[in-house]
Amino acid sequence: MQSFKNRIAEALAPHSGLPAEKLAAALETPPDATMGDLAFPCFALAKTLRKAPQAIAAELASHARGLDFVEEVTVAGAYLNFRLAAKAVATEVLPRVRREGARYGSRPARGERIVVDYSSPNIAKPFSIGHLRSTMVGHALVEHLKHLGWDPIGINHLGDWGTQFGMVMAGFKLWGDRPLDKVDVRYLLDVYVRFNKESKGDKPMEELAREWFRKLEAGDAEARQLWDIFREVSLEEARRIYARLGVEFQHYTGESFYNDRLSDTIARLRKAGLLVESQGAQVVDLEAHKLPPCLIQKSDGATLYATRDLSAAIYRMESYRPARILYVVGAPQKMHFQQLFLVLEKLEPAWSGRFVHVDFGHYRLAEGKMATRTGNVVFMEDVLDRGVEMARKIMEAAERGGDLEAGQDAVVAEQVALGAIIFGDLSNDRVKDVVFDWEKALDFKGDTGPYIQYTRARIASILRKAAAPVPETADWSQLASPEEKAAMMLLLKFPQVVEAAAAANKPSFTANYLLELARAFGRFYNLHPVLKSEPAVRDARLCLCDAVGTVLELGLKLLGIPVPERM
RNA sequence: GCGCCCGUAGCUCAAAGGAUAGAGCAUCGGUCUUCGGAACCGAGGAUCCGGGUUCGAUUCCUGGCGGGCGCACCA
Repeated sequence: MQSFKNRIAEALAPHSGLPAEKLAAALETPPDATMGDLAFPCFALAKTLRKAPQAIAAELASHARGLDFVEEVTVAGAYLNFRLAAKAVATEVLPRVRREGARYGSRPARGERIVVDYSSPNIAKPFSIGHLRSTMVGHALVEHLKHLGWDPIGINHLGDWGTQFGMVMAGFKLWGDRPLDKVDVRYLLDVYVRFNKESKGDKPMEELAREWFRKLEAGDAEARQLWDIFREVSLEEARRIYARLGVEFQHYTGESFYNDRLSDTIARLRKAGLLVESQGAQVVDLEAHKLPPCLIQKSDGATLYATRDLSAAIYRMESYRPARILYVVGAPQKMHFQQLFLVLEKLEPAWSGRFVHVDFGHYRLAEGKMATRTGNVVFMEDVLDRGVEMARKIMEAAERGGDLEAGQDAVVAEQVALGAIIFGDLSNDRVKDVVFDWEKALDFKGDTGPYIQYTRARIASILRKAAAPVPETADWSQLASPEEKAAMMLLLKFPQVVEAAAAANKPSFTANYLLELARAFGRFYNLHPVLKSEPAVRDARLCLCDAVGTVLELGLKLLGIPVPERM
């Protein structure tokens, strides 16, 4: 795409009074392919050239007609529209996708790291659907960054410290009726929920929880033992889910990891003259930024969330030397990160601008807010299991007559369920809240992950039936239909979509692009036979199928969605 | 009360400041002698309300209204 844009821009530049780079950037896609494939709006030139934009368009048209890859230049009002020759588009994109394969749209290694802090569940509670967004947005960003030449470091900043552990410990001591080796995370949840219910408004009980947490921080042997076990059983479930989701982390350095660095962090803040005492607590004043102070140390001497996050940020900056740290954490913590980043920048001005809060809206339930405390929560594992069940039913109903390989049903059902769940999550703009709906989360028709997987599987099927390898090249002039060209134009667009998704930290760009591409392919193959066409056409179409299949597969992988060969 | 985010079709969502605001679900109708119907085609149906900036605003600014979230010893 860029090469077409550049060549058009160079042809127009001498007559427009603008440098070619600016012109290339201004080229856009017309709303309807019947108008053309690229458009140049002339409004911006009206001032400098002191002419009506329509007149400018008409004049520029004559200078653009000599380009061999442009089939037609039309003037539509102030727009200059270019219809690209389908053959030129095919020649540009199909060999390239063929050659580059899974590297299509990638960038060479930059030798620079980016830390991505994502998923980071509070453990001692089961993994809920609420953790899905951070997990999958973070994972997709890691994959995007990798594709674009960065060296991402995925860190799971487990919430494995804090008062919620105090509550579970206190509750367990009060009512625990299971031996420690029989404890699992659902059992811990019951304890946690009961403790929350009974301690509400009950000062002595609240104090009991704080007391247990204090013991833990002080290194009390019993507290430590309980914490170890509770942490491990929680992590067990999380690992099971990550394995199913196909998510891996370089590091599982949770909050507890930073315990022995907290005093250093506080000393460092003090040395930098940032700490002041306020109402008995140690804080960094942020009045100048119109923010409440950042609490570093409570009046009883205990540390806080911010202290651990500061320690973590310092540790990461100094041990990984990343260009950036991305925090994929929900929007409700926006202010916390504003405070955190300001404190870090005061501490080390050179770090300024290197911290990014990739915030996202939360899952809500139709019945109201999701909260583990009240038990009003949807568990991730239940969503996955029900998804698999539904995928199975659809597979049975489809009676695809032995197309699936024996014994693959379970694998494919899992892959398709993941396709539905992950895509459903990633296709929405992350900043928006989403109301969790079973039917929507497990939808397999229309704008869904399974639709894209299905399109990809159909392509794989065509290529299998071709019974011979996809030809290296073909007569590209055979790909002349609007449907074929539309698909190729989308293929051409893929690299810039991935770039935009990474730049905005929005995998939803890639997700929505894949829908477009799958739909474009659907139109093509419903109208134009591949295998039954005469050889020259058949070869060219096979190449197109192959290229679309490659890009769909690549895109799904960037989103962390499995790619079944058959379904 | 103050601050941040979000208001697009009946529902769930798209839309790099650009042309006639796109999809899916649902509804109605068609493809049905298929390279796999989890598909394809068609129909109806929408930018919360006022100002402003701009040649041009769903997009940027501003004032309302509605919803969500957050406002120091939780994370």
